[in-house]
Amino acid sequence: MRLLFRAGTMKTLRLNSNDKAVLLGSRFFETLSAAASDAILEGAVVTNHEEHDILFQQDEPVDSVFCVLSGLVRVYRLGKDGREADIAVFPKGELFGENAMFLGNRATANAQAIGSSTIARLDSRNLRKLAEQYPDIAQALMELLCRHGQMAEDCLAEDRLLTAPQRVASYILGHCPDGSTTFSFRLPFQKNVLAGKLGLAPEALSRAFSALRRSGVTVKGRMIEIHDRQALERF
Amino acid sequence: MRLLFRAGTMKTLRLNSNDKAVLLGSRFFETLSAAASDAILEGAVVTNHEEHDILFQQDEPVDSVFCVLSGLVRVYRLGKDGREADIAVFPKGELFGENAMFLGNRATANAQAIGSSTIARLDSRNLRKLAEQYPDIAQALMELLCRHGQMAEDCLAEDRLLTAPQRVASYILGHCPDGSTTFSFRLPFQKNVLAGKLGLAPEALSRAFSALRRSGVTVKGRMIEIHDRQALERF
DNA sequence: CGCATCTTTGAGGAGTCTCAAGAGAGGTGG
DNA sequence: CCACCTCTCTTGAGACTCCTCAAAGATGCG
Repeated sequence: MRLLFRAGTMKTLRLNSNDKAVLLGSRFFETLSAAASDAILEGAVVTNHEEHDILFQQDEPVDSVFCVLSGLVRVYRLGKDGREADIAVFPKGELFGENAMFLGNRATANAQAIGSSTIARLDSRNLRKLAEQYPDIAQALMELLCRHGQMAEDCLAEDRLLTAPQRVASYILGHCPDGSTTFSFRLPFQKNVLAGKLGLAPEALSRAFSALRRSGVTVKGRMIEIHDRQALERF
Repeated sequence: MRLLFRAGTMKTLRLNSNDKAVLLGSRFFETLSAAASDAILEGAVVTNHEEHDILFQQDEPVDSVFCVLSGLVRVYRLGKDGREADIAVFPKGELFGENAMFLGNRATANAQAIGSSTIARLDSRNLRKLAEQYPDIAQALMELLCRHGQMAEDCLAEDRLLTAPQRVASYILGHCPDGSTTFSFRLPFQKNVLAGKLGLAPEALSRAFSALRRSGVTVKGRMIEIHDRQALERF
């Protein structure tokens, strides 16, 4: 298992047509003109990563914006004692690492592949230049930054206002369509990862699921079933 | 004491020359051309607020970006039980409320004046239009969004990695110039407010100061003295 | 000086973490 | 198809942190 990846260490590839399709289908690109998209993807490269590969590390120089083409990426910070705090988890189709672009090309957190993943890199200097040229690129970047800021604020508020079972209930409700009273879905990752995302120890997540069982939530492996949406909302 | 302010309820004024100076001296405007700044300030208005005035509330429509001209503003979210979680505290010269601009003009949090405050409002539709026209405005907006996102991520990471005394130590160190080993400064607000900003109950902040006393921190009213920077960093 | 507000201190309790061990799931090879 | 192994997840027990409530002590303002 390769624990650390550094620029230059790894084989970089050109985008294939599937990679391009994922990028163009992502939220960031959906509002862009073909010309703008092409200009961004010009010179983009792809790397493949195994589980636990480090994509970048806090305070190191970073000259790309990243996009998950397949797999999953965890962004986190390290405490002095080596403990890790997750900032966000990005699934396929999400851009991340754009902050460094505005902060002297230094990463403010670490990023790690969860499971084997394919990652696209867009040259951030190029992107900045294009943002001056195409207002819709600037607009898309602002919306990206806003969404990511919002995600962090949501997490912060939830951490401060909700208990562990309430945070888990909130996560489940976020995957539940509005109208339905009963619903089921599959977790997109291991419980381990969910625990980190919610700022919990794995044991605490497990106990939270136990507590929610009494409110009509059934958990089997990665399958979650909700039998009574109302009860969950009141939790 | 007026607890709630709503658009239209309050007397709005034009910017006076001092207001303009504060705005132009703020971080947001420092990189802008005079033409761009003038275009933004065209049509800006000012309102005066007493302590605890609400500037906007979650999910309500907001069509301005705000700037603190004097005083202090607290941005927070409400839990179902009425408890409040601070997202950020903005001092004089800081813009806030820019998120609503990218999210359908709906506020994602509440904002409240701490102490009597003067607030400028910049029309957000105007700002958006200008961002398409002036690349440096778009750039400044991106940097603003990035800084605010970063602030939230910093808070989140600190909440998850540090104990109460460690968070207080980190706050103090953030006000301490790099070279010095001994230092003192005055809190820019009541301890109450600091507690909220750090995600602590006021009692917990008090106890954290007690704990830090053993590491060479003296607290008298709002004055903080650090006698041994190293000890604080190790805490 | 007196009152209101802010801050500190104490005691008890809720919530979450850590460590340790047991149960379950998934994969591999016989 | 089963036995075995590994990895993940769950459960239990104890410790620790922080919150809440209550009361006493500062602080500041009129």
